[in-house]
Amino acid sequence: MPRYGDEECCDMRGMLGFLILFLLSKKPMHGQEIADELAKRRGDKPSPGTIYPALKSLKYAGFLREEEKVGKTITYSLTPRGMKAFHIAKRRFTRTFLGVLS
Amino acid sequence: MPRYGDEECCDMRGMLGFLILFLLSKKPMHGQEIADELAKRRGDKPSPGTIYPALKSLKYAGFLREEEKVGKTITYSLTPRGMKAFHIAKRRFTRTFLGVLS
DNA sequence: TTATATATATCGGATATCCTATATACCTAA
DNA sequence: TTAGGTATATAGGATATCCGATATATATAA
Repeated sequence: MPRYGDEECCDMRGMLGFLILFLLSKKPMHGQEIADELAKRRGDKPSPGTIYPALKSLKYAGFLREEEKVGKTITYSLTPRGMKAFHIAKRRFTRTFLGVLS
Repeated sequence: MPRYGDEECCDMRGMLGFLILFLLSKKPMHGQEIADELAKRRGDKPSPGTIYPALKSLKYAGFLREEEKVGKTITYSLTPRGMKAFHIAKRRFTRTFLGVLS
């Protein structure tokens, strides 16, 4: 039995990959940039142990690539395959949550 | 390593509770009604083993209650606590996914 | 050179989601 | 009263998400 918090109905898991693709669809970013943007949106900053494995999985799937590397800072961008995956996921997202925002 | 499908970036887990609260915030429904509505939205119908444990958890958390029972058909509705949880989650959802739909 | 801050990386594990399979209860029609 | 359809229920387990702790590499400042 999941333990819902006092006023929380869910933890919105499973959306991290989608959000990363969304952010990268707007502009290339590196890991910490993505983590900071997610902190602004969700209210809590994903830890290194969350963000880097997620990036690795998406890269492994061919959805993003390292665009530039300066020191340890790696800038990621979407591949065409990643853009396609994002658009498909976005359609599904839109249909699923139709009416929630309004 | 998660196995992303050929064109799928994520499975959007973790939103089931939120979606159920959303649907019930519009009108009371019973389990199968909720499952059918989710089928229309997501494209696949959640199995009994998915929907009933989810309802049980939300009921256990005090977010919904059995409003009516006719035969085996149980109609659920949100409690005030559930409405509050939904509104909080909705605000967070809106802020998190700002700009995705547009 | 040393110290500090930043960015990336990975392991191990806790937790939640979700499904398959199975069982039960109720209704209606024949 | 028997059969078929519908709705609910739960156990068991596969899988994925996510985080805490820890380690490494680079750049910069003192």
